[in-house]
Amino acid sequence: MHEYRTCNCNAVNGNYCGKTVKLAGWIHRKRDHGNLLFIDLRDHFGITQCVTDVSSPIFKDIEQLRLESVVSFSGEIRFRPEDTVNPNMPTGEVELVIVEAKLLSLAATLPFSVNTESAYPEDIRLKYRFLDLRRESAHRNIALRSQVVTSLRRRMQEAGFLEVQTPILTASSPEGARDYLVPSRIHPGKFYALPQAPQMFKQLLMVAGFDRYFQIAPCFRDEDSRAERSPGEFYQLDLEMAFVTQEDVFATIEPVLHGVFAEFSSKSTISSYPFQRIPYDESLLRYGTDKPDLRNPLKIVDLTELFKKGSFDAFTSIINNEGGLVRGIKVDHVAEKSRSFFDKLNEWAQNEGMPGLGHILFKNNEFKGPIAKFLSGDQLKELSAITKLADSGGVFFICSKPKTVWRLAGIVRTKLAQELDLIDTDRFEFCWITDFPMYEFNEDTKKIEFSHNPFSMPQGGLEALNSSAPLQIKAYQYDIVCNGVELSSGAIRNHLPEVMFKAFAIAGYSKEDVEKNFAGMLNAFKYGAPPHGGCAPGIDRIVMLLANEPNIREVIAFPFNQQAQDLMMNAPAEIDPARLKELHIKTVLLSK
RNA sequence: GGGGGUGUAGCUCAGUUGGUUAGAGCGCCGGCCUGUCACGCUGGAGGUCGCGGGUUCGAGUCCCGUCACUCCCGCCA
Repeated sequence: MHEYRTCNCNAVNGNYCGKTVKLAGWIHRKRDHGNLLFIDLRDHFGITQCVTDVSSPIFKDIEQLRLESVVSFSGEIRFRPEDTVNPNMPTGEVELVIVEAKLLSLAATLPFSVNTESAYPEDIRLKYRFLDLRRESAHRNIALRSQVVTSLRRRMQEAGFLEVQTPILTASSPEGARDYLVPSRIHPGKFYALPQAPQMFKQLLMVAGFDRYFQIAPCFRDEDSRAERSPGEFYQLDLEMAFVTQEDVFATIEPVLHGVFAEFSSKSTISSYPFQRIPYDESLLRYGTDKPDLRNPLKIVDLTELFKKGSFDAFTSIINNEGGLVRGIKVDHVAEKSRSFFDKLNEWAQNEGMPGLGHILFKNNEFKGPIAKFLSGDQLKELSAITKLADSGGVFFICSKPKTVWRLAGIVRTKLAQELDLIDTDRFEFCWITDFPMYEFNEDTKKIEFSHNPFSMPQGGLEALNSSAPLQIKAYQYDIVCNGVELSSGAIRNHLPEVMFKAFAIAGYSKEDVEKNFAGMLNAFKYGAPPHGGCAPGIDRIVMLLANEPNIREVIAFPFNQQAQDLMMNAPAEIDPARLKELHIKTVLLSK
């Protein structure tokens, strides 16, 4: 007989009846009837009910064991009495009659219960993450993550990608997020940086002729967290391909993502590929964001021309004096709603910094609402035509400056869908956002800056850089979005040194700056670089969507808290001065 | 860096216009219970109401400050 166990806690069934088995695991739950004791024994695989009674010499010992103690039970498997079968558990037909029990590890009183799914404060859960991970949902999420990674890896290999590990200790990059720095012992005063992404290395692999590269890559960024953004470190399915256009990248990655979502999702609909392509400008107009949730059926339309002619001063004055724009959102069946529904929305809009949320309702062939009387019959007819307004529908209006109108329209679109319960949560809706602008104007510094990745190929190449207004230039830069969550950005890269110098020059970098900061890559491009591009879908976000978790930390085994601390390992921590000395470092804290 | 929310027993939470000794469920310690499966019944221990200050005859409750957690904005090429 094996030392600890002969089978797992999910495995026992009718076939085992009459046989002696040994199970090992944690005491998940006890039901003590005084002279009869049930113990649910749990391991990674499942739960088996074990039973003993007062006639057993070890009954008293077992009765004393605290929840979550680790034991090994051996005994005979038998059918439960017919009327006590538990149909809700896979092993519910049988039970183990404990003959021999071995205590492997005693558990102290728990800081929170492991056998329930109630919500506990995150700091306590993270401090005792090893306990938290014993709970069914957390345990299941980590197992799911492993399966997703395995599946992604297999799909990438089948698509001809080669997995390559790139350095973790590398050079700091001047663009982008803040780096995590690591002091060098051998080179006093110098620092390594942890990679924000293996961006340069994967491009160098293309120059090295590896055609298709991927990596389940750890990325490190010293930025503040969000519900969908883990502080510190996260993982990407980093990939890059040689001799490809944007459409080639899309066509390669779509089956991988669709495949993995189809494999692990319980949702009934996953948008089939090719996924919708939505240009960035159109996404801002129609959805009010560059990461639209396409489960939301509402769309935003431009109504500026319509209101320009009207007599509704609240809008026309903003249009004429501030270059304002008007956006409308048509909603079906909203005319039936009560007065308080619209009042509540209006109040919400004011809290969001809008003057209010104007609307026109169309019911029994009549236009109603506070704004309707300011529009002529022709204008109302035009409004109906533009928005395809049907009976008992309505249109909500947003009027603001160009800089803010799209964002406000976006949050109104989301709010309306939430209030009216229009979002079908039983779907995964993918889309590509394409044609991101190459540059944007920074209002604070009054300078032109790269809006996303400075290594993207500008559409139109050198000619566009030389002849077009910078803010008009688009890049071969794209995002993939699922249910309003940005899964990945990506780009066709700029592999031509002269185009790169020009692109950086527009953003205010001299040739010397570029040569100094990106020497490795520039140098490589001088010796024959293939056109190449790729993307890097976030693993954590994919698993988060598949696990239906609203918070990314639920799918990471040992996440930081929001302040980028590991409460279990007590990181970050102060370092012994002797070790700092080795690193030639003395800390002098500057006041915040 | 900024804004919102939360903070009462180990855990989840209730606590009325400011008014006697701050409660419940789970957990913990004990008693009873041989077919439960969130077992049941019963007794007990357990509190600096995040911390500091203020108003008041009196503060868990009101005011100011501060800390922690969380969500959002900035940031995230």
